[in-house]
Amino acid sequence: MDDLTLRQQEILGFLQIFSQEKGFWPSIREIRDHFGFNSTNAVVGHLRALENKGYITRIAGQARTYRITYENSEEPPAESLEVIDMPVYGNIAAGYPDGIEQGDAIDRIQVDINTAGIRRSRRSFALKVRGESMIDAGIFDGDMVIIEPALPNDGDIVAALIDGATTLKRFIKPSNQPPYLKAENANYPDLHPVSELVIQGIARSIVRKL
Amino acid sequence: MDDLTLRQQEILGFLQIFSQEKGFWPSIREIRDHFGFNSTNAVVGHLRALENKGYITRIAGQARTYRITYENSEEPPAESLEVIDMPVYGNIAAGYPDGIEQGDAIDRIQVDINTAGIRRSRRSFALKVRGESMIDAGIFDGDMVIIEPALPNDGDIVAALIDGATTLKRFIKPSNQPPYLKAENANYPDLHPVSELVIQGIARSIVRKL
DNA sequence: ATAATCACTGTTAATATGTTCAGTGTCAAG
DNA sequence: CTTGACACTGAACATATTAACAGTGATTAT
Repeated sequence: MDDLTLRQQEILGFLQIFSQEKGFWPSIREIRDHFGFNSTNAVVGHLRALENKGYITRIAGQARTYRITYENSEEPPAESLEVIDMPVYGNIAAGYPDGIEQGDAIDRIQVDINTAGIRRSRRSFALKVRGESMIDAGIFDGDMVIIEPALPNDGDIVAALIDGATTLKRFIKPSNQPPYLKAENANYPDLHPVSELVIQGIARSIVRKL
Repeated sequence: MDDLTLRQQEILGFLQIFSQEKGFWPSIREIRDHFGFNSTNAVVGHLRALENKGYITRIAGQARTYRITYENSEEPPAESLEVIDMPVYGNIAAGYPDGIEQGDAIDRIQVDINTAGIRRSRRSFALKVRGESMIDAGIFDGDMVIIEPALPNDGDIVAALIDGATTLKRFIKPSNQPPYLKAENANYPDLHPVSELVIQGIARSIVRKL
């Protein structure tokens, strides 16, 4: 199969996207307008090229009657990065993540361990962020944070259990002083542990749906 | 939803079958011929009825531009989390994503389509963000953005090709004016397309490693 | 230097296609 | 019996759409 020029690739891509988006094929004028051409003939030339090279089929003279011959293919099977499945919790009522029942999950997420930034075999989980306390760290309400149970170091963002609810805060461990939690939002005070600081895990990555 | 008469069901069925079979919609005359009518107006009446009852949508005056609103068929089998594999590009040197060589990918990412916010079977890809131009939208340098090729709407964050490099910007389409790109950072100016605006896709989600 | 390819502009022609207007016949409900 | 919904015929019209012809520049290969 002949290679396509840049422009031809763009036209083909537009055909595919438009068709998937709208459910029907674009007219030549619509293609022209999308690319900002002044002449329909610019489009005609490209369509003819695509047809000659075997990427599309058309019915001569008829409107919006395309068929894409060469789907630029499914992706190669890929060397499966290791994908793991984690539950997503809205809020962890109490206790250590170990004690959570599966039923408490509000969703599930599957990512490869590389992009999630976690190791396998460490019961990681995801947490749906509530509130704005980490807004200055770029973590917003509704974001999903992937948490790996681990011992925190100074500066890590952690999921911590405070008053029976889980929140996300930055873990600060000054030398020779007890650690405390810091919200990344000027309006929120630091949290010095009154009794006990239960860290459920370290935030390794965040996922936000736009 | 109003019930359909027998004839209307037949017409609707033919629309679906024809479209599935051929990949495009039939013209009114083709529908007429299939049912053996002698007048195109017989078809027009039924189409109007189908539209009034909310089963289809059409674009007035335009050829073969249907959309079936109410699928009287079966739903897609339910959402078993489907994991797909996407390439990650550092920078798309030029051209449409179609034209990118596999080798240009700097990494791969695997997520389920639900958390990625994309549909399957649409050559989606991920882009490593460079620069601070979207910082006010909570997208930072080094973040990974999952892009789905699609036609942008006003306000979408898009991957756009500018001067041979891909950047992330917000797509603004004022009514009756040409669209432009807006950076979400007070220090960056709006980008009004000098010549041509190539949108490579819409940002559906972001992934950040902490 | 010449030719060939690519990406277009601008105009015009031909026809594919949707739409409207004015009717006919059937059937069931009030 | 009249009314209205339904399913159509037949003809005419407007325009959406494809397609052809004649060029212009820029770039690249020969």
